[in-house]
Amino acid sequence: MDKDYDSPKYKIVYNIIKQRINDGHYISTNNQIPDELSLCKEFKSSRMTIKKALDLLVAEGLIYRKRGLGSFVLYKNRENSSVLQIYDQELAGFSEITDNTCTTKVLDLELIFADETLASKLGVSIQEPLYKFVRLRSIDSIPFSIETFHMSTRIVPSLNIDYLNNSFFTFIDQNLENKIVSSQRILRACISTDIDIKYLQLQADEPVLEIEDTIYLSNGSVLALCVIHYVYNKVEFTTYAQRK
Amino acid sequence: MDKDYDSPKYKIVYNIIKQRINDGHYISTNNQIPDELSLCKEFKSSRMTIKKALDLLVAEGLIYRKRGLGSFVLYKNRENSSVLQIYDQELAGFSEITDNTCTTKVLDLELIFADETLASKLGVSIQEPLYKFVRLRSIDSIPFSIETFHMSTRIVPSLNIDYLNNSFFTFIDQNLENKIVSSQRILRACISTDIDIKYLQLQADEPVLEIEDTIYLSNGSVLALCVIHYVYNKVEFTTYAQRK
DNA sequence: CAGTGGTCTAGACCACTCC
DNA sequence: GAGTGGTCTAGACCACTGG
Repeated sequence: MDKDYDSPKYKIVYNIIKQRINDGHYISTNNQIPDELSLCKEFKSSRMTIKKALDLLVAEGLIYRKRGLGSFVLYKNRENSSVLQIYDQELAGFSEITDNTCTTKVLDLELIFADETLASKLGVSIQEPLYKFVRLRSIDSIPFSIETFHMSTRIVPSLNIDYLNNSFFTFIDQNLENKIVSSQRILRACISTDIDIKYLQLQADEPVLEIEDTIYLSNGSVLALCVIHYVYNKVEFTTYAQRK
Repeated sequence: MDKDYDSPKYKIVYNIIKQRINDGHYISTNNQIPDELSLCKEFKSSRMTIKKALDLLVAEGLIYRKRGLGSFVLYKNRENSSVLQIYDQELAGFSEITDNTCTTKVLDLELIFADETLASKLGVSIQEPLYKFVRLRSIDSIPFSIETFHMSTRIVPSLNIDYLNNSFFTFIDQNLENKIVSSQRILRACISTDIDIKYLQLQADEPVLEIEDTIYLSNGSVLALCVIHYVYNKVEFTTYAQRK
């Protein structure tokens, strides 16, 4: 079993400073964060540790740093809160990204044989048995997305429909040796399928945002392939990139 | 002026190992990469440096590492090469992400006053003068995307239309004190506008993939806001996320 | 147990910015 | 020149994996 020893010092420092940023703590200093040596003293740690903490904030786009000058908070605009935000960096399942009432309805659960495409994407053999299941997710009773999963039966020998009614990811995380560690996502805009139109209550000309999610476990294998169709005007996907 | 001293040792090691991965160098060892101490010897460097190099590969999703076991290449499927791939981590302009013949046509260049929304997104005052320009981009003469830029006139006091016909980003990088360092992107699926339909030669029910790009400079200010509408079936946006 | 990666230290030298 | 962040070292201890 992997243990959850998730509090190395640099993460603690990272979380504290992140909290301070969110609290507006550095507005009074013109958005400038204390220099590394000061932070070393405050947190009784070496420069490398402080730097590792701040590097996480840089990667998130919360701060930027400039040699010879200092480190500064980058306050960005968060608008449009009528639309659900999906963040690139969050692997969280659906239920964790909204406070509202979220319901899940399983539309389909069946067994199929892997065709060539699925076998390749899942890293299994052609003809290997797979679960296929489809879930309709709603917020405040308004349909929001349709998720189609494909997963080898080797991962979970017997899949109960009850597990699918709540957070599938929580179920996986609690019941598998290997944990979910990463996810590769491909985003596209798509014309709605008949199923989308029916269950997401769309007009014919209304598109969906498709996210094809390949979910990896800590042993490097693929847990599942998950294709999600979101109602186009109910969701935004946010990401942040830096020059390397 | 920022200097381009872009070859710290960890980046050199990163590039070499990345090349080896792409060359299939580690297939013969069951996808396993040599352990850190071996790499330290090979590259005559400390463990921290090697680790920093490998951490870049982890962040890209090219390898995964497991304590007690080792580091392993994660070979992923790249399919569908008929569709242009946009990678999350690349800040590159359009012309750098395809080998094909790419042309640019400036559809519009005008001066406008910043309204409240634009002022907020660009971090400028309301009523500040802005450039607005629109470019149609094509690959092999087939329309591909429409880009709409908004940028303060303070950034570039006089903007020549000639700069817009080629790589705008190259122009900026070569002529500004501050360089482009990062970009925040919001992705959505959208119903096509009349302009999209006209210039991208779409049918009425064909959507676009919208990317709203806020481009940051090394001094933390916003260079420009760039909204791109891509033909829905000609582009995919790929990203990789890890649990922290 | 030996081998692996994860974290951390206490320094060092360097490049850049501003005065 | 003083202050900042960027890189790098040579070690150290720890947690996890597999035999």
